[in-house]
Amino acid sequence: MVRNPLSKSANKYLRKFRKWPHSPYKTSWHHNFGEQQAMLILKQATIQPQTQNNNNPFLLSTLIDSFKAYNTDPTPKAYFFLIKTLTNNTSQLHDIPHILNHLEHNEKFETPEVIFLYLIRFYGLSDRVQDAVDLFFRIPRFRCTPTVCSLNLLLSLLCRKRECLKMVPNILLKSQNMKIRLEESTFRVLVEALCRIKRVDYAIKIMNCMIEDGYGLDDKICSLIILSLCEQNNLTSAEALFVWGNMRKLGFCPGIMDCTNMIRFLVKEGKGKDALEILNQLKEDGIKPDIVCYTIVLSGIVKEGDYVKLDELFDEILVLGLIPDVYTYNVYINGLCKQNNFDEAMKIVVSMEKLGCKPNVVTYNTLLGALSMKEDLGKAKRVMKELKLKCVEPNLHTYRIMLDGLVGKCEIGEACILLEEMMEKCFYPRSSTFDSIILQMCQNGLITDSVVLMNKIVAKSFVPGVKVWEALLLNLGSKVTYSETTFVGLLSPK
DNA sequence: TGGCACGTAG
Repeated sequence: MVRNPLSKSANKYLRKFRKWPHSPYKTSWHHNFGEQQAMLILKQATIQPQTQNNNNPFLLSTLIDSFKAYNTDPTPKAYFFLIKTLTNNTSQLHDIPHILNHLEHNEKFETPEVIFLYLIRFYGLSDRVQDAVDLFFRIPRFRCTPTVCSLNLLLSLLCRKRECLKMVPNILLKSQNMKIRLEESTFRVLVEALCRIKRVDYAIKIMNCMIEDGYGLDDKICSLIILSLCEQNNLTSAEALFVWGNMRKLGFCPGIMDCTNMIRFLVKEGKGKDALEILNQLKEDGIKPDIVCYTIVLSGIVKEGDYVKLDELFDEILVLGLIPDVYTYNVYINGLCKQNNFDEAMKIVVSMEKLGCKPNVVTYNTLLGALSMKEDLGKAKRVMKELKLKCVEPNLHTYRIMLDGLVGKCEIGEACILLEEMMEKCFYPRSSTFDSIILQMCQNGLITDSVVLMNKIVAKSFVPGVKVWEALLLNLGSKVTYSETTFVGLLSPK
């Protein structure tokens, strides 16, 4: 339709139909210019020494006056700038209520919610939770309709502190009156808070409420509950599996991390077969488990001593094309060692190297531990040599395993050499091992050497056990071969 | 991406 240019509906703002021309002060360009100039004055005022004017804080007066000077109304942007400036200067914080009062009573515009989000966060993080709550309830008085963003922010701030949690139910109830519609994100905030304070039982109740109220099942909430559940110490594997099963019935599709968390928990609880079941569920859901998942399950199977399953599962890893890492090999080697199949374990070590997976100190500790149990000290010494040849750095466990092996076989001379090496690296033996060393030295008449050793270890702030003192005192009665001062020094360790 | 291995007394 072609509009008659002279009809009443013609656009009277077009220049040719306008009765009177716009005042040059009313153009958009001029308005923007005025606003920019007013903002410039305001910004300059923030870096000037300040004085009070008309009972208003200096910056508020500057804001009002500068916009007035340019015949423009103050903008939300200007107020936001002012509030940000005040929050960045602790000496001006007391001015914020004035600004808010002025904004509430003297302005007409709809205040953007972002200003309240900023201030609520500021109050919450400055331990002024009540101010944050009060401001949240006051938002409608600023001609602003609060959304779930403000509610979620306030809830998350309250949930940071255990003592503020009791305020949450009241806020939720009142937010209904403010016409704020709860969203999945709100429930997530609450579930996160409950999980953080280890009340997973309540978190599960919240999740159930969500579903009853017709909200969709939120995968993130489920994952969080599973993770928190698995971190609990007082939960049985049956209870965890019950929650897991219910979530799956409700339509939760666990991801690889959810399964890994669950598997880790079950293995820790000694439920290797249940862990394997979770792994199989993952496969049935069409997700290929990764090597970490398999490794944890393998370790559970080794714990249960199901070595047939161990071999099956290790083969499955290879069939699936997954590449075992040093963790996987270490678990498998541990399984072989537990079966006393030391030769096969060594073969795996050799093949690891060929496949470019370098055995590490844990690999060697596993072998050494197995040999130590078998009291095969000869082989243990060879493994220790190989470890050093391969430039693998022994750790505390390596030394303790080896030292226990030597002491167990009464090879006290070598034990002392190894102990010296340990002490140089600030590693110390188990108290019982040290007791045995001193006792054996005393039995072999090496009283002076044992005192020297005692001196060295005491100088390193290691406190020997009671048995050691007993042994020394008993031997001192008959064989005093060192000065009294040494003895006194020894009995009063630093 | 992360998450996985040895050991363990008090």
